[in-house]
Amino acid sequence: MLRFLFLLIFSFYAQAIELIYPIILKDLNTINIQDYLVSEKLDGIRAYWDGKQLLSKSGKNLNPPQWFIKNFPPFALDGELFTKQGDFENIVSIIKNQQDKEQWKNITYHIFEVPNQQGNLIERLQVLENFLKQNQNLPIKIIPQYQFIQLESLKHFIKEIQNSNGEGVILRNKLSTYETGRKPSALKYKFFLDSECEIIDYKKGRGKYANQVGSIICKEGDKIFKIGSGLSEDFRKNPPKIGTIITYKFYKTTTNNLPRHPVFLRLYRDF
DNA sequence: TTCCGATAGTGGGGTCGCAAT
DNA sequence: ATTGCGACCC
DNA sequence: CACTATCGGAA
Repeated sequence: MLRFLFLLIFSFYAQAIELIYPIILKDLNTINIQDYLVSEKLDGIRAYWDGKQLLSKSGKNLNPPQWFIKNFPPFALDGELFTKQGDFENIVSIIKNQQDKEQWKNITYHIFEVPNQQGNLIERLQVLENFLKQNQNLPIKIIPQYQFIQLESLKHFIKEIQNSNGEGVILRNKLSTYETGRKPSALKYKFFLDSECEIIDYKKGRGKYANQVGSIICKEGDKIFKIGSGLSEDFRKNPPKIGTIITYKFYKTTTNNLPRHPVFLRLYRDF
């Protein structure tokens, strides 16, 4: 009975999963690309199949409809719930909506890792490929992994993904096993753009930034949005005056045409 | 000595669900 | 019916 | 998600 209560409590307070988090790669020239396999980074929702449940990064049950996970493998999978490029907000809506689960028919579970298996990445993915041959018509796909010998070929591949409205690429260590490769085995390379906006106000910060700048309220044309990342401690204490033009970067635009993941870069200089 | 990796603590847009209005 | 907020996703 | 600021150990 005590054991039952113990399990009940711990199933209620879900814990974060031990996942491989890709490290941001800023410069392709700093690595040996022959050590890696490259794949498109799909902009969906990370999902970990533990053999019984589909869990989010923070360990929450994503509550897929029963038919979606029917005949899923008894072993673990790691991947992305995804529909198509540029559809992120709709994907979140589908997964979070607890009433209408029918839209899950548009979701595919794109796998980039098969945890707890022996061998290198290709060998681990092969385990799933063998399973899928015996169990067809599942909403599971293996994300293609490509090898590049020449940097120029990789850059061309990245350019194609960028042109097709992709989010970026992931580079995974070709040789490392699942256990030994947990540390720096995955790199991410994402696309972003620069632009300028006018500081029209500041929002106060919280915690250690109380009574300092929490974020910049910025205006660009008729768009107004906030920038709270990329600010130094000095900037937060001594911000420039209202009306200053700044340069910021962002990774995509939302359906409201606002910047996603906006980051302050520098004061604008009009040379 | 310098540099890398991990951690703590800030911040964004957008969605859902629920309480308050 | 609308608004605001926390807790998630990224 | 992106980032800044720290810190300790690796390089």
